[in-house]
Amino acid sequence: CSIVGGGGDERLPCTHWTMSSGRSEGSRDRTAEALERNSCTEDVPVVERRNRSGIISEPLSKSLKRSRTLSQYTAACPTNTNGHAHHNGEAKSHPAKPQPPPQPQPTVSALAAAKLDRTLEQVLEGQNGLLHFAQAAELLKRAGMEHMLLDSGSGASDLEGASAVDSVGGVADFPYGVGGGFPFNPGLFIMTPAGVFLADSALHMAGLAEYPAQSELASAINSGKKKRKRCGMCPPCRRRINCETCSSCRNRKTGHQICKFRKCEELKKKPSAALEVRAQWGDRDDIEGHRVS
DNA sequence: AAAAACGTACGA
DNA sequence: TCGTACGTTTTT
Repeated sequence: CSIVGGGGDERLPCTHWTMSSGRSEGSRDRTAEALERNSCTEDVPVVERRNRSGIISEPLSKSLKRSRTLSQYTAACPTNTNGHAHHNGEAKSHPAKPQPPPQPQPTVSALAAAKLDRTLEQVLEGQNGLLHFAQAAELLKRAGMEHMLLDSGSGASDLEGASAVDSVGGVADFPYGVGGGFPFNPGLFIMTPAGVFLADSALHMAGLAEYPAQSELASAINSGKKKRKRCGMCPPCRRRINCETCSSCRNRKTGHQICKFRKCEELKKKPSAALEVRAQWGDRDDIEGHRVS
């Protein structure tokens, strides 16, 4: 792709590229540029570009970069079998999480409660109310909810026997639990394309009912008050540059819409269709068919 | 039905 | 406070 201007690490200077100070209209053949952009899709090296309105055709947002599939959690934390999820940006933004601080424990319960509160608040607010599966699992563990874990003998082995492996990542390769099994009661989680939610029941059992209930989030999404987020994984989401030619690009100032070629596949669906709530994960044979894809 | 315009949630 | 972009409403 010639438009990226050479090496993948070469970025256009991002300073002083305001709406008014950007290059002039006729600085380059627009059609040719558009064609080039259209021909370069997901494999384009990370290069920051701006359109004529000064809008960055930016790489995926940091929040999207933080998003992980289950298998990515595995890849990021290959040795973390004790359930401490520190992955990429998370470790930076949540200094309390990465390592279980071997701190002296004067008032253990009080400190733990305060720390859990902070962590939950960070996760629930900082990530727009969505709990990543690994984070939810971690929080449950910190809350001392052993009683919510499945019996390690029966539960884990059951799931291991399910041979749950696919392109996204199987349950069995999830890094939490003994021997790569899945020690958490699946009923505690709600799977949606937007992420894995911690079920209300889990929050109540943990004595954390004061935190925003996940069902509220779901209803908020359905009622339209809560904006859904890009999945970050579909081809349009992975595309990093605007085409500059579609109606959304051409009409960005008034349209307020992302480039049509970058519109998330999930967001194109109706929220009601996308929000697949699995209150109970009873049928383990069916796990494959419902995993976030 | 599709496109355009608008209101506003959300993150930096 | 501002830019981006999701969701809704209006227009074509």
